[in-house]
Amino acid sequence: MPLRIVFCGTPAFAVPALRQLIAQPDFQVAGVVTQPDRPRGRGQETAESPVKSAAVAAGIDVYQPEKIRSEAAFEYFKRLAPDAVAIIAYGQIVPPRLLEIPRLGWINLHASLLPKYRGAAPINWAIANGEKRTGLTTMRIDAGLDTGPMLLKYETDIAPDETAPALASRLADAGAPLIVETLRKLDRGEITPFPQDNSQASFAPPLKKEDGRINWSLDANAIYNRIRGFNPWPGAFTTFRGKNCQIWGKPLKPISAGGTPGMVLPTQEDGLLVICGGGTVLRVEQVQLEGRNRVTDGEFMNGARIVPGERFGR
RNA sequence: CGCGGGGUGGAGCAGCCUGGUAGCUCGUCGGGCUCAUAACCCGGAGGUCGUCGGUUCAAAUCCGACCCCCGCAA
Repeated sequence: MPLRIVFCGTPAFAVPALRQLIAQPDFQVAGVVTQPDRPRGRGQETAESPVKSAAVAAGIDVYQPEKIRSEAAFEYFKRLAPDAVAIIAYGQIVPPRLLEIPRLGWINLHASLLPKYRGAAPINWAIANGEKRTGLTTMRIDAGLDTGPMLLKYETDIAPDETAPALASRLADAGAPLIVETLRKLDRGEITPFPQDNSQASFAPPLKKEDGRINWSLDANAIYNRIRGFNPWPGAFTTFRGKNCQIWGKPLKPISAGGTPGMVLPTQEDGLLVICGGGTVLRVEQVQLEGRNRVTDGEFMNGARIVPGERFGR
């Protein structure tokens, strides 16, 4: 008798887990719930979620409720009667009465070492804050936001130059077997849920466009962390001659320089060097002006004709 | 019909509003200088100005359509 699963998820991060669950002979994915197709991107064309694409490709029925707290959604879960619901980056808060339906509960794969980085963007904030280590936690959803009792964990180092998409990809791959193992052991009664220590909790709220605006008075390293963590959206942006401007770069090793944060260093032989907080220097490697393609610092300097004392951020 | 910006020698840009000479930085080729050099000096090659059509004596520049790229927004 296979374990009957309903899968809830939306972005690419959830796809490896969905695929892995589908592949297990002792699991049956009875249905997939994901966010409705919505107009997005330039031109506002409606697009389906990566999870939907994966589900359709596997021939599994997809349910896309506008609100999971609706009566219809309640009926859906009642009817499918899953043993467990696997929920990964779904995007909506699940009301308590739905949580009670499956006997093993709603099992969430969260991309942080809970109780750290509860919330929607744990990977991004972990990198942006300069964390050296992170991981995954499986837990049973309760009424709170990522506050449920923990089941299994996976830990990993964050590489010094790792970006959010790279880490997300690694964690998504590592999470697939982890959630399978969690569900299997839970079914066999081999896991004892472990409560989170709320006093140690921190939050990783959804990213906003403004989070990506560069504060040049921050240390170059801090700016670098945000460049990595907020990639690809909202990225790290500033302004240049009144236009929005996305930048990528790395902190320069030891040197320190005086000057106003955001100012371009006069010596341009080593590339585009910008003064940050505390005299630290960021080596800007790529620049993208609005309406323009992304270019290297050399190309940017050739085209922009930067004058001494010119500043980013205005 | 979501809003907006852009497509100009190999690269990145200016020129377009105020039609009429193809500009700048880099690269490239040749020469010079130098112990030497990615440095410096001199000289050269290289462009259907995204595509199609329109207006005009004349279009990179004004008008229309289309293709491609990008920012915002979601």
